[in-house]
Amino acid sequence: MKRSSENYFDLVYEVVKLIPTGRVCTYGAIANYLGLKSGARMVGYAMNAAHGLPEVPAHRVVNRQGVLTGKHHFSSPEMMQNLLENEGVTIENDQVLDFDHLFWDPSRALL
DNA sequence: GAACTGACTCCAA
DNA sequence: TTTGGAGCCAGTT
Repeated sequence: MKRSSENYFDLVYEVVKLIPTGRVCTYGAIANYLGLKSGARMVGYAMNAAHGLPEVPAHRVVNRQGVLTGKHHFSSPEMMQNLLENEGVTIENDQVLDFDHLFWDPSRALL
């Protein structure tokens, strides 16, 4: 973990930290922006290792379907939903409503 | 020191 | 149309 200057995890953290409040992003979008070969896999692993990083809003990262797959990894399963709703994102049945409208693409935002 | 697990997505049948 | 399998890196045991 010492030479983490070039690992993909840090890159994922940087992108996730850039997600604006009230917006959500997908694993695939981040992977695509970073040009990861493994695709979304790497992003999911990065999120798993993101524990302890307050600047990494993992609750804003959802799967391709807009479902809160990683909610169970938070302090509480409902904590992720609560955080999103607190930012103005409506969640129903563990799924983001208007996901297409709230979707934030790094490639498009940084364009 | 080595092996297994883990928060996904895409392609093919 | 739906279902199944493959690919990758880092952290933990």
